[in-house]
Amino acid sequence: MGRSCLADRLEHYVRLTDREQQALARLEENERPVRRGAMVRRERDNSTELFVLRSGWLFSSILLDDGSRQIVRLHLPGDVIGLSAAAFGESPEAVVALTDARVHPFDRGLLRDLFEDHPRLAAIVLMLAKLDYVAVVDRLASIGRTPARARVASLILETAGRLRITKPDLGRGFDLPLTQEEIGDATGLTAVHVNRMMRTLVEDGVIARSGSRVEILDEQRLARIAKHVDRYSRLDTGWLPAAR
Amino acid sequence: MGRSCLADRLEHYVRLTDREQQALARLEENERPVRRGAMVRRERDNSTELFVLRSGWLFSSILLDDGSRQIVRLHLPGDVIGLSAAAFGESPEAVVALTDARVHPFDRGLLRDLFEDHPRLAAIVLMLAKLDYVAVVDRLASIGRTPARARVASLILETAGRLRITKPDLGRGFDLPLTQEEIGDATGLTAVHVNRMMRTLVEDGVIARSGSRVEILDEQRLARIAKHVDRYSRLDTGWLPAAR
DNA sequence: CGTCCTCTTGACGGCTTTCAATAAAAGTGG
DNA sequence: CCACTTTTATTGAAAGCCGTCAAGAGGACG
Repeated sequence: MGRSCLADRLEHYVRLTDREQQALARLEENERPVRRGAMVRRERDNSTELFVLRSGWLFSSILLDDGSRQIVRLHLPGDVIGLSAAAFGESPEAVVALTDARVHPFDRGLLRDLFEDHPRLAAIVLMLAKLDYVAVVDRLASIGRTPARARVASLILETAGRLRITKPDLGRGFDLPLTQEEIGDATGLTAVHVNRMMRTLVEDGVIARSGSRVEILDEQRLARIAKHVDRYSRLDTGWLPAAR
Repeated sequence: MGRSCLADRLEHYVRLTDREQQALARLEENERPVRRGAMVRRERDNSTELFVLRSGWLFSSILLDDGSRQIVRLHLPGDVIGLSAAAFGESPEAVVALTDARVHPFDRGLLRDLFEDHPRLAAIVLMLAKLDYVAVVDRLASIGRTPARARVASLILETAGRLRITKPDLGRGFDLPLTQEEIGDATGLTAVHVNRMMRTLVEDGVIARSGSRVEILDEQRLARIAKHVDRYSRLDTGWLPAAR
């Protein structure tokens, strides 16, 4: 599969024309390795490049002046990163690598080309943006309105669900390459309390852990604990423009 | 000004062509009154209509199964509401009227037309979506990483800032048509604690209140308290496709 | 083999919630 | 316009969840 990984992802939703595939392939003509811990983009950075993530995990975060950090979103392979920076001319979020990764950077001029020549792909970009939006909204509800245990459960569940989209054979276990401090930054907790909450989840037999590996033992109960709002986030492609 | 209120808003960012203005006018051919407290859209509602808000305030919210609620976003005149529902074929959020309001409903087929015939307007729609995204991200950081007083301060500051976009002559005072319970649902707090925090803000001379009217007495201090991340969210229109 | 990072656990304190009661305001129907 | 009801605002006291501080253990990496 030397194909575009973005195309691979979009094929889950629509059947792409050859011309559309070619347009997407242009987004991935360049490739850049990124090392674990590297800051791919700083907050307020005025670089307007976008990325397609080919392999590895990144995250977007906001830094507050007192040094605390809010992790907003994890990025998995196939994600398009930096739409906000392209739209604002300045990045509202920092982007950091959780693991070694490879990204395909491309100029926002190519995004414009998509809007001009491929209305259907442009509409799909909007849908991807809205997927991110809904994910952040769910995290907001989790942090704003559920206790610590539910927030941790929710993060595990959401991540497992996203991994399953591309790897349906995931089984119940997966690697979660986040330190407990990072999990805390994503859930609005301290590392210490994340530790305690994960311990209770293990003690209750809901999950198992060894190192960074997480295994979901009782998904139904995990979902109840997380107060998980089950969206079958299937995109509705019924409104899309005709392909070109 | 019988003109499109969406066009009015977009003119702050770009100069619209006649053809673009006509396309936008089509979105506002219908009008519907909404009464205070009315639920314009239920969660999981499979209506895919969109709205332009002409007058009044609405909010989007998520309901959790234990009855608690997270208010995600306030909607002010000129906002486009329901893009997510259009993209997913089902609304991820409930939409409720805070005040009596008027909305312009339109079919998502018109959104498709925008993508096909007006690439620049389509790109602007993406930018508007990203504006919402960044607003929710900021709220996320506020709720996840700041104490109660900062969250309340942040909500007041953000709302004042948004109102000033359309009414630069706002002065320091404005009407905030939210109950303290609703402020709590927006900031992840209880109504009781919202009350206490607002009282400290009043006692410290940062704001004044009477009824639902809020007056900002010391904006700099309010911003410090809120740990406000100052984004001059000017949109960068440099990448947009040519107008048609 | 030493250093640094991460994980783990306990004790304590503080911020926020919960519970409760009253006052004030807004909405309703006569 | 006035009683009546319902909603909203306000305040105190007590309890609980989570953060802070501290110390030690285990691992990764040079």
